[in-house]
Amino acid sequence: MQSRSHDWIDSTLEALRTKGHRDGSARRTVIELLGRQDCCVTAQEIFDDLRVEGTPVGIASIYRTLEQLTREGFVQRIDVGAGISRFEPLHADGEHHHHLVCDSCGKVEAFADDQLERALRKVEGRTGYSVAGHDVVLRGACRDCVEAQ
Amino acid sequence: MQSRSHDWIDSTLEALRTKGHRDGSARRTVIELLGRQDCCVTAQEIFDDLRVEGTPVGIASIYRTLEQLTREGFVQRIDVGAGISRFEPLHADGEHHHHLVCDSCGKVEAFADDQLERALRKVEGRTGYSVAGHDVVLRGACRDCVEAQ
DNA sequence: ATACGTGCAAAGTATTTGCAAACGG
DNA sequence: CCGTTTGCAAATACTTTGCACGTAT
Repeated sequence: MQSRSHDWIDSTLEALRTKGHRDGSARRTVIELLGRQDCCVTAQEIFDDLRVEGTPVGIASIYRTLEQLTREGFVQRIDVGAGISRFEPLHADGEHHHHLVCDSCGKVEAFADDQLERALRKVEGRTGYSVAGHDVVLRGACRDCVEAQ
Repeated sequence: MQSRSHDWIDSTLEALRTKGHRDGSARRTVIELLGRQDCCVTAQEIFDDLRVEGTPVGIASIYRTLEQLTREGFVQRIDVGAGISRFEPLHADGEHHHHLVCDSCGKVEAFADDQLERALRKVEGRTGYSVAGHDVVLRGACRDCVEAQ
């Protein structure tokens, strides 16, 4: 979805400007790369990809940008294990997905399910917490790894 | 549940013996502490608790035990963010819970919901993965932190 | 001009690993 | 005994921070 990516990139850049943040090249480059992702990425993947694209950004700026975007609600941090954080854009329309992780090859894929979302919303109302978000991770063996055995 | 804890401790020790592992004091001490937990704990918490109880175990042995128990299916690793892994016993009866995390004070609590489990099982069948397990984390502000604002 | 953003390198955490000594069977 | 388990310390992996310099406004 080309336009959806652009929406997120533009509205994020716009919102930061409105909040009084200056427009530096490192953060803009990271935001533009994030907007093009289909699923979650790690700080290191962002670092490597930008280097390959010829627009390298310091790893510290990547972490700082990710921390800021997460804190201000533009990005979601996702932990699928192994002490590595992953990040993905949080779309304003509330549409989101969850993750399937292959324990064998480490692959991470997205899935979405309305019934699951409904069940989650129902539980959230009964917790006593003011729930801001949720993560679901399904772990197992992907098709390729099952066949390879 | 006293007996449920004992069941897990005994069956885990027994299973390791059967698999030909020797019975060292560090691993046994960690397993006995894990069996007494109501919810997930970190490696550091185990280290500190055992030290207080007067049965200290080296941090390396704690990590090695947790890695082994996770790999062999006796323990589940849980990531609620912040780059710290948490661990809890995996009971044979399949009964399990999920986690509520307070973004403000860091507290972690457990919750369980049958409808959510059913929705998860349904999704799991449609993924193409051979799903071995799942984690659900709800993030937000706990009652205390909401009131404190 | 002035403060915010950036990059480098150093520091800080959490976790893993190498190795010699202790220990179980 | 012999090989596993353990504890310490060193190494590693990821992330954060201090600081000097660049840059947007």
